Amino acid sequence: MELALSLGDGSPKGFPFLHKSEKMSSRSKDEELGFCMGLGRPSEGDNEGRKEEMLLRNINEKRGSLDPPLQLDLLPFSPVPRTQTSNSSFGFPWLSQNLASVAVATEPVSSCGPVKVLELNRRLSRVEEVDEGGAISSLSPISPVSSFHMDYTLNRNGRIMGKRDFEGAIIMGHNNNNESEDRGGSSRGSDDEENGSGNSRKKLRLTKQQSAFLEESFKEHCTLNPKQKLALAKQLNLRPRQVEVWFQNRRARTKLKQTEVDCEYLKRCCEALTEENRRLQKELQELRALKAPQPFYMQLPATTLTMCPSCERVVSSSTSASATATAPPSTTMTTNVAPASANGAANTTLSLAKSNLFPFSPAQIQAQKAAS
DNA sequence: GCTGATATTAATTTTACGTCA
DNA sequence: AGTGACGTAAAATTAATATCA
Repeated sequence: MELALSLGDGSPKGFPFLHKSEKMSSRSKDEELGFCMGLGRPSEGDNEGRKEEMLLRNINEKRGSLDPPLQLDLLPFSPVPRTQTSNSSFGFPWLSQNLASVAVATEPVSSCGPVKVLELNRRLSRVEEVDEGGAISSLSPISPVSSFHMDYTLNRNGRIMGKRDFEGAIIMGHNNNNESEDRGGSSRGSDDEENGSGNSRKKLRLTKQQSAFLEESFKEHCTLNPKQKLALAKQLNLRPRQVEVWFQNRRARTKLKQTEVDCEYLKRCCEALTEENRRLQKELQELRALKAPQPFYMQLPATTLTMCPSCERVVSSSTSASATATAPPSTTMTTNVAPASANGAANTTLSLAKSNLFPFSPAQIQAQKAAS
């Protein structure tokens, strides 16, 4: 899937979040993945993952035990309605503005909160350059570059960061400045670390805005081509490598969640089958109990019971019954009522698609016995 | 306010695979 | 057809950070 990158020339937009219909036909790879996760963006808080999980579990619990496996709806092709309210709560630009204009780094974006923050951060860095990977980096030694300044301004909880946070942000920003370039697009190695100070890696915490933006992008496409990666990195003031890593981790989380859902489903299947097995065993015991003291059945030939799938009526006939010759496909149950023996269970062959529809209740058997 | 346990997640490493010259 | 370089995804892991009791 190739997406054109718009740099303000009016060409197709790099991240057409709102142009889903055009892309639906070209998402064969994503569709083959076959899982989607319903990720409604929470309007507040930062426990998105936990909320997602709880929501999924609640949904699972409400579902029937043998429903098809729940699919996590995470991917762009899923018809997840995006309410205007939730989007507006973050004030994301991609729903109300031409995203291409956001992608143009030099164009100030006037509008709601997060965009202002992004723009402010950009202006705070004294010197900017676009590195090989297209990411904007600052040459200012201690400038609160890019996302780090946003970390300093507003942490994940939305509170103002304290001294410790601020210092951390400065340190991270500093290190980030030193590791000036993405590794030429390669995902191997750790050249960044070599350029940084010391051998301890500093960990960036993405802001809510950045995370939400990446989430939104992930809904559109769970993998990125280089152009998309560069565009995203540019928009978020991150290095392309960081965007790439985020998507890798996001895919891993998605898979993990889907695995959990699948596991839960299989567990329910197992429980249901165990219960069914228990019920059948009990039924079998009841039948044996009825058979044992009554030699009447020993005189009967093997009987073929044909069950009509539509009306679920049972037609009883002898072994060479002709009734089945013209009958439509049906559930056939052959019961060999041979003399009860130690291995009586083996003689009783039940091929029941609907095992709970065993035609004869004990009362019916008693009545038949009395009639004869 | 400090501390330890735990959860989350950014980042790294390794491996494998596909593409291309 | 074989080969090496390159890019990327997946999986496993590490480690920084946040949260909570």
